[in-house]
Amino acid sequence: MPIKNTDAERVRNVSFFRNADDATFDTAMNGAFLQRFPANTTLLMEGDSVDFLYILLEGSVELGAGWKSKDTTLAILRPVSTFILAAVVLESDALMSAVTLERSEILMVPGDSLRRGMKENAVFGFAVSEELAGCYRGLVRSIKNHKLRDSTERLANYLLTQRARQGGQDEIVLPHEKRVLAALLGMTPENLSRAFSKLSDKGVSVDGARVAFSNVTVLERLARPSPLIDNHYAQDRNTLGKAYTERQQGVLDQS
Amino acid sequence: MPIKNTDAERVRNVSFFRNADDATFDTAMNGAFLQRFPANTTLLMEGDSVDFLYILLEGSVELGAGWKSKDTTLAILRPVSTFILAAVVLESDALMSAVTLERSEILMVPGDSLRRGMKENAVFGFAVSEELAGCYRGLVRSIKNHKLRDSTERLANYLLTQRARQGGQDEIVLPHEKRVLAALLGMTPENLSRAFSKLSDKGVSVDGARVAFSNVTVLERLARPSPLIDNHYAQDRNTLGKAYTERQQGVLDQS
DNA sequence: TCCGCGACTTGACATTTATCAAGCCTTCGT
DNA sequence: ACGAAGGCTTGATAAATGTCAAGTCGCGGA
Repeated sequence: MPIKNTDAERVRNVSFFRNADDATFDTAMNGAFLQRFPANTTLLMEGDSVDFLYILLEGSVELGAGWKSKDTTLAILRPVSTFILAAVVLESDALMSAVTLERSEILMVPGDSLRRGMKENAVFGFAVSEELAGCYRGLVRSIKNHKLRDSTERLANYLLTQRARQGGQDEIVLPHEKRVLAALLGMTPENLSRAFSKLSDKGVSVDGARVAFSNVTVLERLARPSPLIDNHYAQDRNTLGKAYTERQQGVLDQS
Repeated sequence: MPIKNTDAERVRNVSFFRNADDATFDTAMNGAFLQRFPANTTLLMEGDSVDFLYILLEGSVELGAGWKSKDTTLAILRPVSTFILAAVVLESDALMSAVTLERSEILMVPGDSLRRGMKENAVFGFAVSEELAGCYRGLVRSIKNHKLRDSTERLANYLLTQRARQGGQDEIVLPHEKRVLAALLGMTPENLSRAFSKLSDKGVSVDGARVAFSNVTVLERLARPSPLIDNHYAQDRNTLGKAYTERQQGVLDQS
């Protein structure tokens, strides 16, 4: 399906395309097309060769990986996010699999075109580097989150981050099923349940997808959020996706 | 200290400088200087603003991070590796601290110069993007290693990787103290000792820094090394550092 | 409406990992 | 040579996390 004007507009406002001139935009987007996928569709498996840059415009996508019958979720992306950019730049294979969590709308940009745009226009290339650097830093944060915090601390920080993104009120709505959240936080669903009950001490009460806070101060004392790990103020995107926001919203958090 | 010709030669052969033309090289290296540091010197602490790109020419450097009285090692770098490139591209703060493990020789390139070089020469900028993409993929591998494997499996794979790098013989020498190795593998020194004894079943015997293998097949059956996680064939650099090698030695492992 | 499936929770238990303490051994400096 | 310090190992114990099983709840389809 060809790209409609409204889509082109949306993409232009995004990521490294924002400041590109028209000629570079046309070069980098040459052959790009928009595609819709139903929920639970595998877009890419680990090891697949990567021919397109993916730009998620609607819906959500889980990036994951497996080994020896184990699986883990590395990130959950929300619009607008790019993914597998690194593999595209290196003309390499995917290290992660990508699966839609809901019906999603994805712009697929031929890797050749993107690389040509980068090589022809240094300013555009620099913008892609910024995106890559932001993604890198998102991963560094993710590793720190996992190696330095136990599961309850990760949950507490996740909740505080969500609270900030949802406007700082005393009640939030979890954006994912709890089993998906558990996978994202690197634990089992059973463990997530227990982590939630540990947090009832800290004024956290759960009712389905609704989570209420009665004492944020004491929760923060446990969570100890840090600008060197967490990305408050970022939109509803996690880890890898955050990276992009990190740059875009640099006013608040120049990461 | 100004850059001597021999150093310039060494740097030119490295990383994204390899294919740069002279003018771009001069621009990107403008104001660069070489510095020697003794062992255990803190080059950078988390949160510090980053003014220079670091290029390790001699010695070794540990990248780490801390939170709430805990500390973790994210990578150990060996020559020739760049570090904190992402922070330089984004003109941002360091997310990791950097400490020399031994007496080290480091080339410090002003961030301004590097960024100018990238913005003036698209081909050079693309090479930096490739470096960044490689670093990103190194981190993805690292996360997968930690989330999908237990500590014994991580050790087993580490040993097999070292064996491959050291020529595939039946005996290797550990390149770091065991306590450093434990930190790198994300466990306590006590746990590392126990992991080694678990591997004696699999034909692994340890004598100080020397490790001998009597049955690689059975060790591989436990370790199950994967090109989607491990980077065999890479030089003696871990995670983040590997990323660079990944591209440079792309013939064997185009990752 | 009723049924059944799937998400979620809870408890009992197993496994993995960390912590604390003690002791051995090597290294290095006096 | 001696002694102190640090790296390494081992055992005992505790904490964190995963696994298995059962049971509740709510929602959607027949």
